[in-house]
Amino acid sequence: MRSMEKTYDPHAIEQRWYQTWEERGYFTPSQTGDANYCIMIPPPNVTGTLHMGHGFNNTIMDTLIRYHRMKGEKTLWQAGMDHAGIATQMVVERQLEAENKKRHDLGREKFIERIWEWKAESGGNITRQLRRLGSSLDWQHERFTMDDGLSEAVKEVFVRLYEEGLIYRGKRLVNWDPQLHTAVSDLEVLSEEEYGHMWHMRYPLSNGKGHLVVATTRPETMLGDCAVAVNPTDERYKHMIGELLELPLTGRRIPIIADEEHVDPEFGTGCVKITPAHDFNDYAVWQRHRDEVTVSEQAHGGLINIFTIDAAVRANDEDEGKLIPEKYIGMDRYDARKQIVADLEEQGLLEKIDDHKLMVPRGDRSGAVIEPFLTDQWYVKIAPLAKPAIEAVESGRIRFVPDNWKNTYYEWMRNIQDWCISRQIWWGHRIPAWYDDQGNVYVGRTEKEVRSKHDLDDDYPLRQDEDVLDTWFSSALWPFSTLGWPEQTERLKDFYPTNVLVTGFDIIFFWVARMIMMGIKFMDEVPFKEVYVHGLVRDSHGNKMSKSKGNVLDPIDLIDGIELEKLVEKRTSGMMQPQLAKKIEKQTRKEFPNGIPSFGTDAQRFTFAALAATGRDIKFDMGRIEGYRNFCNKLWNATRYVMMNVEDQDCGVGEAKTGHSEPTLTLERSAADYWILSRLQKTKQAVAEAIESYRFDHAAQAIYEFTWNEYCDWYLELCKPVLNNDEASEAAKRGTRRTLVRVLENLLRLTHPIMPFITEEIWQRVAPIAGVTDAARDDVTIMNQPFPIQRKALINEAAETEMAWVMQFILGIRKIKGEMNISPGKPVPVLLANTDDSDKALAEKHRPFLDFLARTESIEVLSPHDQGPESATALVGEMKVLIPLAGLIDKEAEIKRLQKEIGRLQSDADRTENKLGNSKFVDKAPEAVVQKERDKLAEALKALQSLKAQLEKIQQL
RNA sequence: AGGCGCGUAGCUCAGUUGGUUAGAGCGCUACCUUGACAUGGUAGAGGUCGUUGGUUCGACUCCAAUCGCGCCUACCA
Repeated sequence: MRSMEKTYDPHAIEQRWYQTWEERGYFTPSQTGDANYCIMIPPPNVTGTLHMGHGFNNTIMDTLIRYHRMKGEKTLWQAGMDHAGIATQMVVERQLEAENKKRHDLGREKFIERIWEWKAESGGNITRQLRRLGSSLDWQHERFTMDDGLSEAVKEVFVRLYEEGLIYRGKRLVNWDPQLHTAVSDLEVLSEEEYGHMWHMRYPLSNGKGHLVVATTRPETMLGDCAVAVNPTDERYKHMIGELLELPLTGRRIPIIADEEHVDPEFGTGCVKITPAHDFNDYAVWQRHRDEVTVSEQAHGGLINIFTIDAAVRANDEDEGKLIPEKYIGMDRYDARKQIVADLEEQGLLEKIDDHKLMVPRGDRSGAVIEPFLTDQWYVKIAPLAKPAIEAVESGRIRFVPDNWKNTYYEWMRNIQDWCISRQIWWGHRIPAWYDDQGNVYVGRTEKEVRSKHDLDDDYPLRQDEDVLDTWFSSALWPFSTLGWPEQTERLKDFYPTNVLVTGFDIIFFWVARMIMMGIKFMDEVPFKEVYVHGLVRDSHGNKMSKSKGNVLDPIDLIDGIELEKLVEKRTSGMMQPQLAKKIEKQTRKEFPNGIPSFGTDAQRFTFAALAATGRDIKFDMGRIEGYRNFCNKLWNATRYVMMNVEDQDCGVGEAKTGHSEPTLTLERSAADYWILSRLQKTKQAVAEAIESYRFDHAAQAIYEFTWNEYCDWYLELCKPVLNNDEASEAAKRGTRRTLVRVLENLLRLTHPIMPFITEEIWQRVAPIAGVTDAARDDVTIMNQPFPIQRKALINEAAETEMAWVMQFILGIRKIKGEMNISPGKPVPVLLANTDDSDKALAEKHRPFLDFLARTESIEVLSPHDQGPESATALVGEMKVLIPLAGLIDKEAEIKRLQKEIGRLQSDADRTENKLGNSKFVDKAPEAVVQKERDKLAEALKALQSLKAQLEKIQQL
């Protein structure tokens, strides 16, 4: 066994242990558990890199997984990655761009090959990083949303939904990304407020009697107008309904129609131009009015598309004549806007231009302004799927943690629109639909199946749909597809439904809701019983971390540390807006003048756990991670101390080989031993309860406080007078050694789910000595040891009370020394007044503790009426602990100290007295509360009396 | 516009059925290089719990209003 360095060095141990665990197959579910536990990893993007959100998310999952594995459950954390269609395709397209190529230059097949190459190259990146976090994922069964099995699942689901009429194809207005040339779903559109203008345009009446003014934020779409709508109750316009307008610049005539639903008379001019092919609201208006002759007799029944897939003004088809004015053809939508505005102006048809704030829809990947666009797409009819998914949450079969997220879920699910699932990109699951030359559609798992099912000859021409499915379509199947579905595998039986989904709220709609719908549909059972929704990781100021803000932290950099220059380089390279680089560099140099030190994985994990209060974003504070690195060091050094005292010593644990739980030799336990064992039992319970209820912050806090404030600050110190005392019995030493090492061993198992590495490293040294493993075996791991269970028999209130007395005694003396500027190491004589039998006994019994921890030189019990010489005073219960002033204590300082203490007690006593003097309180409050107040008052008065007497005495000197 | 959440010490945060002097870490002050640990130890300063009302014997906690901040959803052309 290597000796322990004075300072804990995570590097030396983390990667070594992870490798060992993985090699030995510890991450694969064992077959022994009687209960099962499973979490599905939210599959990271295959070309992605780890960010703080992953760090947080995976720390939580790994903590849960390790906890349940230690509880002996058959535990699976399913590993895998997502092909992330659009995102991945964009990355590779950008690479091609650097070679001055487009994907069409390569062709579909070559391009996809290229993506697979890139996946092979970069795909391991994030899994390597996940390993660095200590994630105990079952890598042996890692899945990828584009692997063969999952592709089968996707086809199966598509075909079944189609056959049930829940997938259909239709021409409708969709969110079109003119940069990516694909449709996207509503969720992939982000609207943000931007500054723009409102153009007021005059549309002349055909009867020559003036004009109507329409206000619009998109004047260029007027080329596609099919009507102007007014509110039928609007006195200004109601008499004009049915009349015609001259649509400027086009030579077309359009009607004035009445639409109460859409037109708000109060807004703008009260007249709305209707462009059904380029606006969702207008499309709805058109649907209501399409049968009116004035609308239906327009070109394309009024549904006039004016753009190309690039959102430039399109050319006319042969049979359209001059539907689109020649002048604007080929212009980008924004160029067309300028030209049209200028032309209207010239014709005196532009009334005014106002500044206007509007919501601009942009594609979440490309950032391009989304154009509502008329295309053929595939849809999932969602309402029938949403209904049971809503019920699953209402009935409690799925529980959100924190609970209030269910409201968000309901709100969305109850207003859900059909899901556009086709994408005009190449990277993804190809839609399993084939067309013949007549335009008939055949859906099936394979072309072969389609031919045989529809009795089509082998040479009958069929071509497969060019589109692929929305990435989230395959993600929605993740909880069962990864387990082997549609095959009925053992894994599927064992682990579906899974126990909990751990995720950020940002993908509740994208992913969580869709998994619930698909899970219920195809497995007849919810995909998970609980959804733990955690917050976002933000920077220390509460800002979202983003490349453009230059405030991104990489979890790996916090683990390994990074030099300033490298950090600056990392934050400023490859920027979308290079002009920000200077500012980011400056801010980075200011915040991290010395770069980032290495904190290690465990410290980072503990930080995430400690900050994981439910339903709250976490501001990542460097102070915290530093503090928890120190905590690791504390634990490490506590172990060093324990090892020094127990290695090659008799710890009274010789029963390991027989499995006998009682020591074979006599041993004595001190009050301190009983005390720490009792505290340990309570801590075990607190930690287990905290993890079960997803309060990782409470779990971390309980561990931290026990380790530092109880085990290290008190217990290790209390051991010293026993272990270093030649007069102490061997049985007493044996008892203390046993307690020392066994409490540590328990503590390590308790901490392992949050801090896997340091606990394993230390445990390997400690466990054989604690007698829980055989030192000769090197194939044991803390990972598979039982999670500590509270042993009620070891809860010892008497010992806790006794040790509270000891601690109060010691603290009292330290306080006097501290405030009197007496060196803490200076031995002082102590006198005890107002003692009872218990005090005397305790003072005698614990003399070694008191001498060692309070540095008392002598302790003398005064006779009942002897108040002793002039002294500084501390109270332990009613007993007075006196340190004689002679030569040590400054009289004035002691007077001040006493006055302060008296003041504090007095105000407390006054408050309590008032309370008790209030008859309403005494009458109405529960007896127990009143009694508590009475006791409190009595105690305070006694203490006051005691201190006042003391003060008087000193003042008389 | 609707929904959700947050305002507690200089900073980051706990405070789960209303009931001790409202806690922790970091930071700060003073002292201590004592043989596990200076990534340490001891002692200490620091908060009228956003504001205002109400319920109650009693409110950080419950209710109402209000101010400030954040997020989500839907939007007025």
